[in-house]
Amino acid sequence: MDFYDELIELEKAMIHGSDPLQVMIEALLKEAEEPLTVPAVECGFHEPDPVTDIVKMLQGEIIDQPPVKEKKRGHHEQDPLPTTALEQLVGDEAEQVPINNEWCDPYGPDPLQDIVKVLLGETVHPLPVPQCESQPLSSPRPSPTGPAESFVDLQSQACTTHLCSQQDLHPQAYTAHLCSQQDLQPQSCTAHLCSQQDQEQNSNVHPVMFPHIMLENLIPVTTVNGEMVYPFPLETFTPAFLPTTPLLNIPTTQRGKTSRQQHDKEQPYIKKPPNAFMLFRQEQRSNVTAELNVKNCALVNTELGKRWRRLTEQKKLKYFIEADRLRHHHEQMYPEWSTSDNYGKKRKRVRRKCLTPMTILLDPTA
DNA sequence: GTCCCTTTGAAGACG
DNA sequence: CGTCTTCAAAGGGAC
Repeated sequence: MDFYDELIELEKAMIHGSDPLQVMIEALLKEAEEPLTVPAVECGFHEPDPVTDIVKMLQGEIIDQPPVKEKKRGHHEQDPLPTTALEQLVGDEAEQVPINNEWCDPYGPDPLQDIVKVLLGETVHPLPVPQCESQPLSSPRPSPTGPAESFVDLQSQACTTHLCSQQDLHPQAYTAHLCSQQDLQPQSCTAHLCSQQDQEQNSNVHPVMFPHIMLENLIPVTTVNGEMVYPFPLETFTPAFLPTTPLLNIPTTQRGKTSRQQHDKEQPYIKKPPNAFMLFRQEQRSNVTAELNVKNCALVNTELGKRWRRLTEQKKLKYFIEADRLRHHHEQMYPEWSTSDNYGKKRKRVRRKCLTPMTILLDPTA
Protein backbone atom coordinates (compact mmCIF):
# COMPACT_ATOMS: atom_id res chain seq x y z
CA MET A 1 0.00 0.00 0.00
CA ASP A 2 1.57 3.25 -1.03
CA PHE A 3 1.23 6.73 0.31
CA TYR A 4 -1.85 7.67 -1.65
CA ASP A 5 -3.60 4.41 -0.93
CA GLU A 6 -3.08 5.06 2.74
CA LEU A 7 -4.57 8.50 2.43
CA ILE A 8 -7.57 7.16 0.56
CA GLU A 9 -8.12 4.41 3.11
CA LEU A 10 -7.92 6.90 5.96
CA GLU A 11 -10.38 9.21 4.28
CA LYS A 12 -12.76 6.36 3.64
CA ALA A 13 -12.53 5.30 7.24
CA MET A 14 -13.28 8.79 8.49
CA ILE A 15 -16.21 9.15 6.08
CA HIS A 16 -17.69 5.86 7.22
CA GLY A 17 -17.15 6.62 10.86
CA SER A 18 -14.44 4.05 11.38
CA ASP A 19 -11.52 4.67 13.68
CA PRO A 20 -8.69 6.12 11.57
CA LEU A 21 -6.14 4.97 14.10
CA GLN A 22 -7.31 1.40 13.75
CA VAL A 23 -7.02 1.72 9.99
CA MET A 24 -3.47 3.01 10.37
CA ILE A 25 -2.62 0.12 12.67
CA GLU A 26 -4.00 -2.41 10.21
CA ALA A 27 -2.00 -0.75 7.44
CA LEU A 28 1.17 -0.96 9.52
CA LEU A 29 0.55 -4.61 10.28
CA LYS A 30 0.03 -5.28 6.62
CA GLU A 31 3.16 -3.36 5.80
CA ALA A 32 5.08 -5.41 8.34
CA GLU A 33 4.50 -8.48 6.22
CA GLU A 34 6.42 -6.87 3.39
CA PRO A 35 10.23 -6.76 3.32
CA LEU A 36 11.92 -3.72 4.73
CA THR A 37 13.39 -1.28 2.27
CA VAL A 38 15.70 0.16 4.92
CA PRO A 39 17.17 -2.14 7.55
CA ALA A 40 16.31 -1.05 11.05
CA VAL A 41 19.94 -0.94 12.06
CA GLU A 42 20.64 1.78 9.48
CA CYS A 43 17.96 4.18 10.47
CA GLY A 44 20.03 6.56 12.54
CA PHE A 45 17.95 6.33 15.64
CA HIS A 46 20.71 7.10 18.09
CA GLU A 47 20.17 10.79 17.63
CA PRO A 48 17.62 12.78 19.55
CA ASP A 49 14.24 12.94 17.91
CA PRO A 50 13.80 16.21 16.00
CA VAL A 51 10.13 16.22 16.92
CA THR A 52 11.16 16.37 20.54
CA ASP A 53 13.39 19.30 19.80
CA ILE A 54 10.56 21.08 18.05
CA VAL A 55 8.32 20.57 21.03
CA LYS A 56 11.06 21.93 23.25
CA MET A 57 11.37 24.96 21.04
CA LEU A 58 7.64 25.49 21.30
CA GLN A 59 8.08 25.51 25.03
CA GLY A 60 10.86 28.01 24.78
CA GLU A 61 13.60 25.66 25.85
CA ILE A 62 17.13 25.93 24.55
CA ILE A 63 17.99 23.01 22.35
CA ASP A 64 21.42 21.48 22.47
CA GLN A 65 22.58 21.77 18.91
CA PRO A 66 24.17 18.69 17.39
CA PRO A 67 27.81 19.03 16.46
CA VAL A 68 28.39 20.85 13.23
CA LYS A 69 28.87 18.34 10.48
CA GLU A 70 32.06 18.96 8.62
CA LYS A 71 31.07 19.47 5.05
CA LYS A 72 33.30 18.20 2.33
CA ARG A 73 33.44 21.34 0.28
CA GLY A 74 31.42 23.77 2.30
CA HIS A 75 32.83 27.04 3.39
CA HIS A 76 29.88 28.57 5.15
CA GLU A 77 30.22 26.87 8.47
CA GLN A 78 29.51 29.21 11.32
CA ASP A 79 29.53 28.83 15.05
CA PRO A 80 26.98 28.88 16.50
CA LEU A 81 24.71 27.40 13.88
CA PRO A 82 22.55 29.95 12.13
CA THR A 83 18.89 29.79 12.87
CA THR A 84 17.17 27.67 10.27
CA ALA A 85 13.99 28.64 8.52
CA LEU A 86 12.21 25.94 10.45
CA GLU A 87 13.46 27.20 13.77
CA GLN A 88 12.37 30.70 12.89
CA LEU A 89 8.99 29.40 11.79
CA VAL A 90 8.48 27.33 14.90
CA GLY A 91 9.64 30.17 17.07
CA ASP A 92 7.14 32.53 15.50
CA GLU A 93 4.30 30.04 15.79
CA ALA A 94 5.07 29.41 19.41
CA GLU A 95 4.43 33.02 20.19
CA GLN A 96 1.48 33.64 17.95
CA VAL A 97 -0.47 30.48 17.44
CA PRO A 98 -2.83 29.20 20.08
CA ILE A 99 -3.05 25.45 20.41
CA ASN A 100 -6.37 24.35 19.12
CA ASN A 101 -7.93 21.59 17.13
CA GLU A 102 -7.09 23.16 13.82
CA TRP A 103 -3.48 23.78 14.64
CA CYS A 104 -1.04 23.17 11.84
CA ASP A 105 -2.95 20.46 10.06
CA PRO A 106 -5.42 21.22 7.31
CA TYR A 107 -6.18 17.59 6.62
CA GLY A 108 -6.97 16.04 9.95
CA PRO A 109 -5.73 15.33 13.45
CA ASP A 110 -2.02 15.73 13.82
CA PRO A 111 0.00 13.59 16.20
CA LEU A 112 2.35 16.48 16.85
CA GLN A 113 -0.61 18.47 18.02
CA ASP A 114 -1.22 15.90 20.70
CA ILE A 115 2.41 16.01 21.74
CA VAL A 116 2.30 19.76 22.10
CA LYS A 117 -0.91 19.56 24.07
CA VAL A 118 0.53 16.97 26.41
CA LEU A 119 3.63 18.98 27.08
CA LEU A 120 1.74 22.20 27.49
CA GLY A 121 -0.53 20.62 30.01
CA GLU A 122 -3.70 20.33 27.98
CA THR A 123 -5.93 17.32 28.16
CA VAL A 124 -5.81 15.04 25.17
CA HIS A 125 -8.69 12.65 24.58
CA PRO A 126 -9.68 12.15 28.21
CA LEU A 127 -11.07 8.67 27.69
CA PRO A 128 -11.77 6.11 30.41
CA VAL A 129 -8.80 4.38 31.96
CA PRO A 130 -8.14 1.14 30.10
CA GLN A 131 -8.13 -2.01 32.18
CA CYS A 132 -4.62 -3.37 32.14
CA GLU A 133 -4.16 -7.07 32.59
CA SER A 134 -0.41 -7.02 32.86
CA GLN A 135 1.98 -6.36 35.71
CA PRO A 136 3.12 -2.94 36.84
CA LEU A 137 6.62 -1.78 36.19
CA SER A 138 9.18 -3.44 38.34
CA SER A 139 10.49 -0.13 39.67
CA PRO A 140 7.71 2.34 39.18
CA ARG A 141 8.51 6.00 39.27
CA PRO A 142 6.28 8.36 41.12
CA SER A 143 3.86 10.10 38.84
CA PRO A 144 4.90 13.68 38.34
CA THR A 145 2.49 16.48 38.78
CA GLY A 146 1.58 18.85 36.02
CA PRO A 147 0.87 18.03 32.41
CA ALA A 148 0.76 14.29 32.73
CA GLU A 149 -1.93 14.27 35.37
CA SER A 150 -4.61 14.24 32.74
CA PHE A 151 -3.44 10.82 31.71
CA VAL A 152 -4.04 7.48 33.26
CA ASP A 153 -1.45 6.20 35.65
CA LEU A 154 1.59 5.01 33.78
CA GLN A 155 2.26 2.26 36.28
CA SER A 156 -1.03 0.52 35.64
CA GLN A 157 -0.80 0.33 31.92
CA ALA A 158 2.74 0.72 30.64
CA CYS A 159 3.12 -2.82 29.41
CA THR A 160 0.19 -3.48 27.13
CA THR A 161 0.33 -3.56 23.40
CA HIS A 162 -2.89 -1.72 22.85
CA LEU A 163 -2.46 1.39 24.90
CA CYS A 164 -2.62 3.80 22.07
CA SER A 165 -5.73 2.35 20.56
CA GLN A 166 -7.40 2.09 23.94
CA GLN A 167 -6.69 5.68 24.68
CA ASP A 168 -7.57 6.78 21.20
CA LEU A 169 -4.26 8.56 21.20
CA HIS A 170 -1.64 8.81 18.53
CA PRO A 171 1.48 6.79 19.24
CA GLN A 172 3.62 9.91 19.05
CA ALA A 173 1.57 11.70 21.64
CA TYR A 174 1.48 8.70 23.87
CA THR A 175 5.20 8.23 23.57
CA ALA A 176 5.82 11.85 24.39
CA HIS A 177 3.63 11.46 27.43
CA LEU A 178 5.58 8.45 28.63
CA CYS A 179 8.87 10.16 27.96
CA SER A 180 7.88 13.14 29.98
CA GLN A 181 7.44 10.77 32.88
CA GLN A 182 10.48 8.64 32.29
CA ASP A 183 12.97 11.26 31.11
CA LEU A 184 13.72 9.32 27.97
CA GLN A 185 13.91 10.10 24.31
CA PRO A 186 10.78 8.91 22.51
CA GLN A 187 12.63 6.16 20.65
CA SER A 188 14.27 4.80 23.74
CA CYS A 189 11.18 5.13 25.88
CA THR A 190 8.88 3.24 23.58
CA ALA A 191 11.33 0.51 22.75
CA HIS A 192 11.97 0.17 26.44
CA LEU A 193 8.31 -0.50 27.00
CA CYS A 194 8.33 -2.97 24.15
CA SER A 195 11.13 -4.92 25.73
CA GLN A 196 9.38 -4.81 29.10
CA GLN A 197 6.24 -6.07 27.56
CA ASP A 198 8.01 -8.96 25.94
CA GLN A 199 9.50 -9.95 29.24
CA GLU A 200 6.44 -9.49 31.35
CA GLN A 201 3.93 -11.05 29.06
CA ASN A 202 6.33 -13.64 27.73
CA SER A 203 5.02 -12.79 24.33
CA ASN A 204 6.69 -12.40 21.00
CA VAL A 205 4.07 -9.93 19.87
CA HIS A 206 5.63 -6.54 19.38
CA PRO A 207 3.52 -3.46 19.79
CA VAL A 208 1.25 -2.88 16.88
CA MET A 209 2.80 0.53 16.42
CA PHE A 210 6.28 -0.87 15.74
CA PRO A 211 5.84 -3.85 13.47
CA HIS A 212 9.27 -3.40 11.94
CA ILE A 213 11.28 -3.68 15.10
CA MET A 214 13.19 -6.79 15.92
CA LEU A 215 14.83 -6.09 19.24
CA GLU A 216 17.51 -8.67 18.76
CA ASN A 217 18.75 -6.61 15.82
CA LEU A 218 18.99 -3.40 17.80
CA ILE A 219 21.83 -2.04 19.85
CA PRO A 220 20.88 -0.96 23.37
CA VAL A 221 21.47 2.72 23.99
CA THR A 222 21.18 2.74 27.75
CA THR A 223 19.63 0.92 30.67
CA VAL A 224 16.69 1.83 32.86
CA ASN A 225 16.13 0.01 36.13
CA GLY A 226 18.65 -2.55 35.01
CA GLU A 227 16.91 -3.23 31.73
CA MET A 228 18.23 -2.59 28.26
CA VAL A 229 16.71 0.31 26.43
CA TYR A 230 16.58 0.01 22.68
CA PRO A 231 16.18 2.68 20.09
CA PHE A 232 13.81 2.31 17.23
CA PRO A 233 13.85 3.65 13.70
CA LEU A 234 12.58 7.12 13.12
CA GLU A 235 10.71 5.94 10.09
CA THR A 236 8.22 4.04 12.18
CA PHE A 237 6.82 7.30 13.44
CA THR A 238 5.18 8.47 10.27
CA PRO A 239 5.59 5.88 7.57
CA ALA A 240 3.04 7.58 5.38
CA PHE A 241 5.37 10.52 4.93
CA LEU A 242 8.35 8.53 3.78
CA PRO A 243 9.38 9.09 0.19
CA THR A 244 7.69 6.76 -2.24
CA THR A 245 11.05 5.95 -3.75
CA PRO A 246 14.11 4.80 -1.86
CA LEU A 247 16.76 7.32 -1.01
CA LEU A 248 19.39 5.11 -2.51
CA ASN A 249 18.53 4.91 -6.14
CA ILE A 250 19.58 5.51 -9.67
CA PRO A 251 17.75 8.46 -11.13
CA THR A 252 15.92 8.25 -14.40
CA THR A 253 18.60 10.17 -16.16
CA GLN A 254 21.26 7.78 -14.88
CA ARG A 255 19.73 4.56 -16.10
CA GLY A 256 21.37 4.45 -19.50
CA LYS A 257 24.90 3.26 -20.08
CA THR A 258 27.11 6.32 -20.13
CA SER A 259 30.72 6.92 -19.40
CA ARG A 260 29.73 8.97 -16.40
CA GLN A 261 27.81 6.01 -15.06
CA GLN A 262 30.83 3.80 -15.47
CA HIS A 263 32.71 6.26 -13.34
CA ASP A 264 29.94 6.48 -10.79
CA LYS A 265 29.34 2.76 -10.70
CA GLU A 266 31.39 2.31 -7.59
CA GLN A 267 29.65 5.18 -5.85
CA PRO A 268 25.96 4.46 -5.23
CA TYR A 269 23.74 7.41 -6.02
CA ILE A 270 22.27 8.89 -2.90
CA LYS A 271 19.37 11.19 -3.50
CA LYS A 272 18.68 14.45 -1.78
CA PRO A 273 16.03 14.33 0.89
CA PRO A 274 12.81 16.04 -0.14
CA ASN A 275 12.08 19.54 1.03
CA ALA A 276 8.80 20.73 2.49
CA PHE A 277 7.29 21.62 -0.85
CA MET A 278 8.22 18.24 -2.28
CA LEU A 279 6.36 16.56 0.57
CA PHE A 280 3.36 18.78 -0.03
CA ARG A 281 3.59 18.05 -3.73
CA GLN A 282 3.84 14.32 -3.08
CA GLU A 283 0.75 14.47 -0.92
CA GLN A 284 -1.38 16.68 -3.13
CA ARG A 285 -0.27 15.76 -6.65
CA SER A 286 -2.90 13.08 -7.20
CA ASN A 287 -5.64 15.42 -5.99
CA VAL A 288 -4.60 18.20 -8.33
CA THR A 289 -4.16 15.78 -11.20
CA ALA A 290 -7.68 14.52 -10.67
CA GLU A 291 -9.16 17.98 -10.23
CA LEU A 292 -7.49 19.44 -13.30
CA ASN A 293 -7.85 16.21 -15.22
CA VAL A 294 -4.37 16.61 -16.65
CA LYS A 295 -1.22 14.57 -16.31
CA ASN A 296 1.17 17.24 -17.44
CA CYS A 297 3.49 17.58 -14.50
CA ALA A 298 4.49 21.09 -15.44
CA LEU A 299 0.89 22.26 -15.21
CA VAL A 300 0.27 20.28 -12.06
CA ASN A 301 3.37 21.69 -10.42
CA THR A 302 2.37 25.21 -11.37
CA GLU A 303 -0.96 24.70 -9.64
CA LEU A 304 0.73 23.07 -6.66
CA GLY A 305 3.03 26.04 -6.39
CA LYS A 306 0.03 28.35 -6.24
CA ARG A 307 -1.64 26.23 -3.59
CA TRP A 308 1.57 26.07 -1.61
CA ARG A 309 1.86 29.83 -1.58
CA ARG A 310 -1.76 30.12 -0.46
CA LEU A 311 -1.13 27.85 2.50
CA THR A 312 -0.71 29.62 5.80
CA GLU A 313 2.56 29.27 7.65
CA GLN A 314 0.71 27.21 10.23
CA LYS A 315 -0.43 24.73 7.62
CA LYS A 316 3.01 24.55 6.06
CA LEU A 317 4.52 23.75 9.43
CA LYS A 318 3.92 20.02 9.33
CA TYR A 319 5.68 19.76 5.98
CA PHE A 320 8.67 21.70 7.27
CA ILE A 321 8.78 19.51 10.33
CA GLU A 322 8.68 16.34 8.29
CA ALA A 323 11.27 17.66 5.84
CA ASP A 324 13.51 18.53 8.75
CA ARG A 325 13.07 15.07 10.18
CA LEU A 326 13.87 13.41 6.88
CA ARG A 327 16.89 15.62 6.43
CA HIS A 328 18.06 14.70 9.91
CA HIS A 329 17.47 11.04 9.13
CA HIS A 330 19.40 11.40 5.90
CA GLU A 331 22.34 12.93 7.72
CA GLN A 332 22.45 9.97 10.08
CA MET A 333 22.25 7.45 7.27
CA TYR A 334 24.83 9.14 5.07
CA PRO A 335 27.03 11.32 7.28
CA GLU A 336 29.64 11.82 4.57
CA TRP A 337 27.15 12.69 1.87
CA SER A 338 26.90 16.22 0.56
CA THR A 339 24.46 17.74 -1.89
CA SER A 340 27.40 18.59 -4.09
CA ASP A 341 28.07 14.86 -4.49
CA ASN A 342 25.10 14.78 -6.85
CA TYR A 343 26.16 17.84 -8.80
CA GLY A 344 26.70 17.00 -12.40
CA LYS A 345 25.19 13.55 -12.11
CA LYS A 346 22.15 14.87 -13.81
CA ARG A 347 22.73 16.60 -17.06
CA LYS A 348 23.75 20.16 -16.55
CA ARG A 349 21.37 22.44 -18.28
CA VAL A 350 20.94 26.12 -18.70
CA ARG A 351 17.96 27.40 -16.86
CA ARG A 352 15.82 29.15 -19.36
CA LYS A 353 13.76 32.13 -18.47
CA CYS A 354 10.05 31.86 -18.95
CA LEU A 355 9.30 33.54 -22.25
CA THR A 356 6.42 35.90 -21.80
CA PRO A 357 5.71 38.97 -23.89
CA MET A 358 7.12 41.07 -21.07
CA THR A 359 10.36 39.10 -20.74
CA ILE A 360 10.85 39.16 -24.50
CA LEU A 361 10.26 42.89 -24.49
CA LEU A 362 12.76 43.39 -21.68
CA ASP A 363 15.36 41.01 -23.08
CA PRO A 364 14.91 40.07 -26.74
CA THR A 365 17.99 37.83 -26.60
CA ALA A 366 16.51 35.59 -23.96
C1' DG B 1 16.44 6.99 -24.97
C1' DT B 2 17.13 11.44 -23.21
C1' DC B 3 15.97 15.88 -21.92
C1' DC B 4 12.66 19.67 -21.00
C1' DC B 5 9.02 21.59 -18.49
C1' DT B 6 7.39 23.36 -13.85
C1' DT B 7 7.24 24.21 -8.89
C1' DT B 8 9.74 25.41 -3.84
C1' DG B 9 13.36 24.86 -0.69
C1' DA B 10 18.03 23.44 0.70
C1' DA B 11 22.67 23.74 0.06
C1' DG B 12 26.87 24.44 -2.35
C1' DA B 13 29.57 27.45 -5.61
C1' DC B 14 31.24 31.73 -6.69
C1' DG B 15 32.31 36.71 -7.18
C1' DC C 1 27.15 38.33 1.97
C1' DG C 2 24.28 38.11 -1.99
C1' DT C 3 23.30 35.77 -6.13
C1' DC C 4 23.28 31.86 -8.99
C1' DT C 5 23.03 26.89 -9.84
C1' DT C 6 21.71 22.23 -8.96
C1' DC C 7 18.65 18.75 -7.41
C1' DA C 8 15.00 16.54 -5.09
C1' DA C 9 9.50 14.31 -7.91
C1' DA C 10 6.96 13.17 -11.95
C1' DG C 11 4.93 12.14 -16.42
C1' DG C 12 3.67 13.99 -20.92
C1' DG C 13 5.81 15.87 -24.87
C1' DA C 14 9.53 16.94 -28.04
C1' DC C 15 13.47 15.44 -30.44
